[in-house]
Amino acid sequence: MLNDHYHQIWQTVQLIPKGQVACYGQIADLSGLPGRARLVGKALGRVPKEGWQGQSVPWFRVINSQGKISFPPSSEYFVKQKQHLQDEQVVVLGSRVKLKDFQWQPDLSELLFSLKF
DNA sequence: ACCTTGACGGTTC
DNA sequence: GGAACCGCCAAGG
Repeated sequence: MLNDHYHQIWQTVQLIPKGQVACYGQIADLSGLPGRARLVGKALGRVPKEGWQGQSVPWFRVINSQGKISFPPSSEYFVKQKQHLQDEQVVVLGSRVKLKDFQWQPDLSELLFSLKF
């Protein structure tokens, strides 16, 4: 199908726990698409607003490898993303989140659970 | 088939 | 930190 990659990406994003964040490249890697961070950005831009497979896709938990929100600070989406993160106790200073404190570190059982060969 | 566009990333200065 | 540069590659025109 056309959107295999998007589906895989959305699914991985749904695994990010509340109160934590992941970066685009990290999601790409976990989705079996190493080196394709930009594709993750595209996929997130096409997330169905109503959710996917019965669940919402927490697009706002994905930020860039610099630990920053990737929207222009004045944009509508920037404000939305920051608000969502703060609502779940993630500290956002300006556009920055301390990855050291909030980056998702998936454990082995989570990874195994998500694999479907 | 060619060109441009991304919610990017690593390297380097 | 931050900016410039280059690599990446699916989608859409």
